[in-house]
Amino acid sequence: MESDSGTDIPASLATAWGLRERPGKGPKPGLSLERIVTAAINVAAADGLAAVSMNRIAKELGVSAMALYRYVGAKNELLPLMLDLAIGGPPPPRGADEGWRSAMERWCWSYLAGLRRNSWALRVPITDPPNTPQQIAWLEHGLTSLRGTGLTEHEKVSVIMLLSSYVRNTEALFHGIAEAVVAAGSSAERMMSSYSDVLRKVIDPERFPSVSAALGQGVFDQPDSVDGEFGFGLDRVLDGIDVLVRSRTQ
Amino acid sequence: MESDSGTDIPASLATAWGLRERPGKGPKPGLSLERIVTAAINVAAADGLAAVSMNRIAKELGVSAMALYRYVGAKNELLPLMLDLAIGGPPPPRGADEGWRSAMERWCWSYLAGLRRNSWALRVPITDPPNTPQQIAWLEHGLTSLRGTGLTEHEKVSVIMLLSSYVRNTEALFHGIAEAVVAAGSSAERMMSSYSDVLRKVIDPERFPSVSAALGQGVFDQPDSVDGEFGFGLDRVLDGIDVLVRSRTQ
DNA sequence: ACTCTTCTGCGTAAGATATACACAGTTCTA
DNA sequence: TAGAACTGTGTATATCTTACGCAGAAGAGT
Repeated sequence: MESDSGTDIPASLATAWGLRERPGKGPKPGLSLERIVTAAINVAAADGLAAVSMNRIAKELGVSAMALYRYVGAKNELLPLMLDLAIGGPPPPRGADEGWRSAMERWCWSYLAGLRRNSWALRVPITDPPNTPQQIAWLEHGLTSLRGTGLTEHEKVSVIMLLSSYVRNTEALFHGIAEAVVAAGSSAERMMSSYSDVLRKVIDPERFPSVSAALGQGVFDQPDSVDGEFGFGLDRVLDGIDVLVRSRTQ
Repeated sequence: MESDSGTDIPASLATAWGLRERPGKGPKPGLSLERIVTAAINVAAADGLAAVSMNRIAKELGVSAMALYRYVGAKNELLPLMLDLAIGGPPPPRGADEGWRSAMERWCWSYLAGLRRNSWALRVPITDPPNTPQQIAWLEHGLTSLRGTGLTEHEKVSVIMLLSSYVRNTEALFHGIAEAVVAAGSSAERMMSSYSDVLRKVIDPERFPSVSAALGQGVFDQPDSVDGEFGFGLDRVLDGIDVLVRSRTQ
């Protein structure tokens, strides 16, 4: 049973939203959910997401592992909160007359910057739709930016999901390649990324002529400008949205 | 040290590509990588991705856990191979005169169908760019479908990545919501999904007016037609690609 | 045929993991 | 002042991946 009526909210999520006030009955809490999440983020930043264990977090905080369970129902509840705190909120809105496209473009680049600052975040599996305070803030920012587009609320949400998935997936791909290059020991010296090496070794031009051709053009080698690639794809997506918006505002 | 010269390929990946012939020296292998991966897929399909452990797979095959390590370097190597085998290859190509848009649309729907048949696949974290035989086959199919578009190879790859990330993320989101509804016990009876219930409980209309408005319109309740939503977003993305293609072919 | 090499599968065991449960100490409330 | 509620901790369990070494199987070379 939960305290509130109706649907159960995970305890730590309720805490993140500022509900679930802790009545000052027992001894003063030496910890807080935020300190725990911060410690978890530090571990992830230092040694990767795989190093984030309850024991490790507890060690970081100088407490026992079980102490954490007074604040977190399970380890899985921790991961979304880590994302929430590390990525932070959306950029401040510019004037209300900023066009939707410019606003959403800034939205995407800010999100990208947040992911780059916390590359472990790319490894957090997304299991739930946006839940946490900052995620909702991003959603709010997006919906507001799309105010003048004439899209339905449904469509606005779809557009935001589309963009955020583009940002996340694209960065995940770039990061994966970059990591493979580093892991291969070649610190940007060798032209061939280890990835395209593998492809070259493995791919039969008879069976995969198109991939082979692309490979021959060096497509899978280290991209010249990651930002350029990102912006290019982003423009495509925004173009597609623009087609819809124009059909609604005309 | 590896057998081949140059870059190291993970052992099981090499096996998946048919390299790494096992010289018939020792006793005949009672297992094969494919049987192991199949068993792992069965476990995932039956009890979810979290139930996939080396012990469990071994039990399924009637061998000891350590036997698996003769075929797989580590458990992590198993996950991409599971994806590869379960999702399978792209749909057969239609005539060479099929337009790129129709071809890529089929591509996306086929990929979606593959993900729906294996919803555990949505939980497999993607760490590497496409590696495995079937993934390359999907890439090949996409590149071939985009043959007549006048895009550069670079751009074609970007387009394919964009579409595949759209499909995967969108389905992941839908699946997450659907699962939350099931977990809440309401088997499609209750109109409100447990997700929008949570939002309603948690969101302050002052701080998040746009989200609140969308919420009021029932945007976050169970979507009427998941396929409709999916197709709608897909059309937007394809529209954006179309803008680029037109600018190149004109 | 005999030995050597190489490979298979297995048993054991080490180290880490999440977390249930009971307990002692602390602080507010009645 | 008694009781309730909450805190952090220690212990214990079940489960996980995987390193290591061993016995036996099968081909290679003599």
